[in-house]
Amino acid sequence: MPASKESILTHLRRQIITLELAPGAMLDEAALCAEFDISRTPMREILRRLDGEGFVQVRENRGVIVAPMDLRSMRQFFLTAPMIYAAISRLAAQNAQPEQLDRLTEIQNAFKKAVASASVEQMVYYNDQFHYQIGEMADNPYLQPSLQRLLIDHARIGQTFWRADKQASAHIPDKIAEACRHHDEMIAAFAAGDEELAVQLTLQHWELSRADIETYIHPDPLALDSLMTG
Amino acid sequence: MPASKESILTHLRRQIITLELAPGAMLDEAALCAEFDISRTPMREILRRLDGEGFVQVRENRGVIVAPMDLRSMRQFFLTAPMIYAAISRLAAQNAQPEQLDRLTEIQNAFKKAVASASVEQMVYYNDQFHYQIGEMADNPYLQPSLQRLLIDHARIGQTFWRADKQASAHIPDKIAEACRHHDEMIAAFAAGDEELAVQLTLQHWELSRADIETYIHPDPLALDSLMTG
DNA sequence: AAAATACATATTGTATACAAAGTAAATCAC
DNA sequence: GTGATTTACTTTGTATACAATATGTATTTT
Repeated sequence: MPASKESILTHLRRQIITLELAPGAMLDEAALCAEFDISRTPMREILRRLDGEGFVQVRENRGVIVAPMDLRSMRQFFLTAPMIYAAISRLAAQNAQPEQLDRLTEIQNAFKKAVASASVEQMVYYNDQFHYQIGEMADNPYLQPSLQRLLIDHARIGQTFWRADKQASAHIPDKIAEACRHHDEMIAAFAAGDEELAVQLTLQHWELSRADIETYIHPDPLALDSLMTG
Repeated sequence: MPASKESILTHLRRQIITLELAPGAMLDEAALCAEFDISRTPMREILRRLDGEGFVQVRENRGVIVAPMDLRSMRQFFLTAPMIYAAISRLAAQNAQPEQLDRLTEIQNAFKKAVASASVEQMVYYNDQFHYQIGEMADNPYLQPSLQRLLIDHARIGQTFWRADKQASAHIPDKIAEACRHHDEMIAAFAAGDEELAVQLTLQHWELSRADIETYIHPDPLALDSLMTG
């Protein structure tokens, strides 16, 4: 039985978000058709749609690759993310519907389970879903596409955030616990319609992530040195 | 001879931007295939791509329509546009390349020609191209998709801006002349790398457009009254 | 006459065959 | 041996036939 297009889309998005499919990796159309038991026409449609969403790049006559992550756009990422995240959060606090908040809580529960079981892939995925859902609540068709693109790269760049320090202690790392707490507080702020609090929490949440990512981008010279000699 | 996919994309984008294709209008796949002399497969690909860019909506099993313009998202438009435009302008001033500035000047020349010949469609089109090119110069893959969506609706909502007062005087309406002047000054600001000036001009430019659009959205009661009795 | 069902028709989605373009390998020239 | 050119092969793009879904019309039922 062939998989539904929607499920294939979800599957591929997840693989890209979690780095199961590496940035820049070639996607073999024929192989994907075989894997999901559909013909080329609908598979090509799926790939073009993923292109439109920023997950892959379709290159004329030269196949499809997973969206690459060049350091050139890294600067733009750090510049843009807090602005869009803050704007989205403010709108989410203004416009959140009860069912949407329920859904957000569901996702947060799944996220907590992932944290408890120390599953990096699940943490990455449900964290992404959490922020995507905030985008849904903001209900702004103009900002949503930018948010989606930021989330794709945030999930991929921030991979180390969830992975780090696993061996350092048996319990949950502090920064992950803090991120989780942020989520809970954000849900409360959205539910209360407290714009200012929502924005403030969002920026704190971003700062936590940003600081972590930057230690990997600007590692201290000693660590860099060891890479070169090793 | 069949038209190239790229030229068909450009053609349809232009028709949508200029309201030649009305918001919500059904797009007949077969008719488009006949018009451009290509088969359904590439035409469907074109339509999905336009969907990804926000020009149309592909509805499962129920055909393709030109992206509707609901008043619901109007509020979001006014909220979002100045933020994104300002951010894009700042980045354009930071990152503009000489060839990109040349292209922007070319577009502005075409725009001036449109103004001189009082061609509303051309004004709408080249004004859109002008702002799209600023997006190119900003070189921010995260903001670009939001900018594009704003520009689609800005071109369509702002249609009246270019059309108004044609009969009032033989010469170019003041507001159009002012918008044109803004463009020139913005080019200079980008070329000089003057971020602050670029942002300031962009917000002035937005305000000119905003004020005009709002008079059509909030017409004075008398005018509304005449509509109801007439 | 109104509502509901069934049928016919039109439109959309999928599979597949064919054409075109790109890629890699082998041959040839120098 | 290196570089260019041709050839075979692989991959991508397009056309078209077929299947599934939706839509509109007629017929039936109440």
